[in-house]
Amino acid sequence: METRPDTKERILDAAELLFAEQGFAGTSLRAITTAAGANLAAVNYHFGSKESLIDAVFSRRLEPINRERLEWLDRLEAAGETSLEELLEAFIAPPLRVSQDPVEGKSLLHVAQMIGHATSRPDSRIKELLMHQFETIFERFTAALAEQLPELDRAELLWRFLFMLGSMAHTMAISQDIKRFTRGLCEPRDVEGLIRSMVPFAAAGFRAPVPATGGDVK
Amino acid sequence: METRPDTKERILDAAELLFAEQGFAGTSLRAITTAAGANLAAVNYHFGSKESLIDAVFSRRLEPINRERLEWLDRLEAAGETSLEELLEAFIAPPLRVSQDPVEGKSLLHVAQMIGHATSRPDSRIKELLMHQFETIFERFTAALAEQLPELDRAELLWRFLFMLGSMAHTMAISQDIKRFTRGLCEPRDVEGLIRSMVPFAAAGFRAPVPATGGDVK
DNA sequence: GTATGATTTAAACGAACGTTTGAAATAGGG
DNA sequence: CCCTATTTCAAACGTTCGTTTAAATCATAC
Repeated sequence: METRPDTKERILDAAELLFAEQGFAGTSLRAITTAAGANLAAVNYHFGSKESLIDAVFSRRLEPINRERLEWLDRLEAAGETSLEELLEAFIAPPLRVSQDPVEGKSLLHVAQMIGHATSRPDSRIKELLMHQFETIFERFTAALAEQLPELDRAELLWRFLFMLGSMAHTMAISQDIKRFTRGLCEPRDVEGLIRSMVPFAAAGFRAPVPATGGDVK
Repeated sequence: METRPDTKERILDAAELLFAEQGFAGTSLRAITTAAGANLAAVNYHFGSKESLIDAVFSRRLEPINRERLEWLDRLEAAGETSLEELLEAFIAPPLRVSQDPVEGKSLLHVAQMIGHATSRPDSRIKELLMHQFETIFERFTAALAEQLPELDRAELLWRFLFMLGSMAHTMAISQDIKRFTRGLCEPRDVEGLIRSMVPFAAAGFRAPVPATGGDVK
């Protein structure tokens, strides 16, 4: 009869929201357990430590995201002919779509916000976790992109991949504040609209001609 | 005879480095004053509080950066004919170049890293400061960009501006870790190389055709 | 019903934090 | 040299943090 999620999940939900809003160092276990309606000691009982809780919050979301990315990529490669735009959508869409709450019907972007924050965190532990979760994704997608862009220098492709990651992370992190940022000129957009904007932007960037002046050569 | 900078400046230097490396919440006043060779109370004596110190660290760097951006833009507009690439370089280059230490000859990217971190911080105070410092810049550059891209929907242009900001912030924040991130495939680049890569990428993104499906309309 | 394991609870711990204090040290002008 | 204002210093303040503890409560199977 108890439809309320168990303590462990309520803590994960509350932590995810608060981490997104106030960062990791800025969110205390007391704030999390209070919001979750749980006792302070519950975090250390269920997760062992605050750091392990952070890991758990990320893993819960990143695993499905990255699984969907790989499945999507598998489908594209199995279908044979594909395009740069399709590849980019397979990479960009899952982390944005996952933050749409199908139950409450609202797209709060908590997850995307949290990921956006984390990718530019100085905290080495979180960075390690993200990089580890990212290894396979990185290999598969850069290889697929290289195949679509055979004339593009490999190092240049990786840098452009980083540029795109930045666009994603930053947009996810502050898209909620877009109205204030643009002084009312821009309204927050739904996830699908964001995807439809970001994919062509990134695709054009990847296709840009390599700068004339030599690369890293001294 | 005393060539050593005074306490106030030594604190700003130490804080800037530590903020870049460990974030704001992760850097204690004790760590800063120890690194600066100053007494713990010096921060509160010279700046009033930790938050005011953060403000001071940012203002010291952002003011020259934004001044240079505007002067560059003034020059471009005074010269009459200009290009999208020149506009973007005027916006992208200053924050990257400012982190090159002309004295020690090394490009440590501390400033860029710190700015990169801050732009995606949840901390509202820092966000406010950044936005306030950014108001004029935002107006001038979006207007100039709109003139170069008359066929581009205004809202779409602003979103692409945000995408570019993300590329910059993210790249500045993690470009030091690029080697580990790409598993040795990419070496860290000098500031000029980054600019030569980022400008064409962003320019192509801005010039991308608007997605066929309607924008924000329901 | 009772025994057993899992979970929750209130309370406290030590450590680290930002800040404050009042005295000591320093520097510059008369 | 002395006076004054500025700066530095060691020490302590109160608060908050993550973590731990041991008892209380709950759930489940026998």
